[in-house]
Amino acid sequence: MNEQEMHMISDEYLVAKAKQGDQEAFDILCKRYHLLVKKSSYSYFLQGADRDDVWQEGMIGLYKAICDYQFEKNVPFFHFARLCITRQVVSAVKASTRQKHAILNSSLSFERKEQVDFSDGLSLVERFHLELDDSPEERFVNRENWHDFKSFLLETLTCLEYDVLRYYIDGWTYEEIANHLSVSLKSVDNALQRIKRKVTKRWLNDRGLARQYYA
DNA sequence: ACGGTAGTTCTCTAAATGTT
DNA sequence: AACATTTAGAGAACTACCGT
Repeated sequence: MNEQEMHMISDEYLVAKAKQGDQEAFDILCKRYHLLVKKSSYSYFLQGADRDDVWQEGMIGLYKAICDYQFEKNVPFFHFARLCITRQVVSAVKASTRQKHAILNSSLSFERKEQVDFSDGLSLVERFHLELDDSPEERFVNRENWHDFKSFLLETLTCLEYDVLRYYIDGWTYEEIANHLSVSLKSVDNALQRIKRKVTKRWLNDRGLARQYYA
């Protein structure tokens, strides 16, 4: 499919195809909504976390929007996606402020100029946009990261773990997940601990730290 | 504001079971 | 046998709520 053909296809049509498992439609939507995700996610900053971590939250929001979009409600997909992306990023920032997640603490908005003291008066977000400004290479790398991570989850997690993760990300409690999946609360607990271990291992591997960490 | 309490979540560990 | 997956217990950490 060439660039021109791609632009002529409606979001709603692509969502329908993506829901049916069409990878190309999914890729096109990712490409089309990349900027929106970037705008939404880069408005926030999680200290101690990569810039990509927040961006990834935004992409999770987009993924949820594709999965949950209901055609019969006649709401344009764009509006629904924007809502899902923003909600996902805000939830992540809120979660990061919990003392329990100390490593991700101290989130602050990039928009507020008074939180930093730059002589040129630019806010953090404006500064970031200047620094990042959407190079094609960066777009490509980010998209690859997202697909890599999604593949990693599908390949590495068991069915139970994958289901638990999906509901956990949606904000369900252990008890709700356990009831919904007809497993014990402890099974949900254990599944989440395994998921965290696997994701941590992957994270360390990606950064070449696994050997030191597990030594 | 502070301390107590209950419920939830996290961490570590050991053991049982299934698969290769 | 080795490894992966799952289950379970115990205790710590955290959050929200309530009474003082």
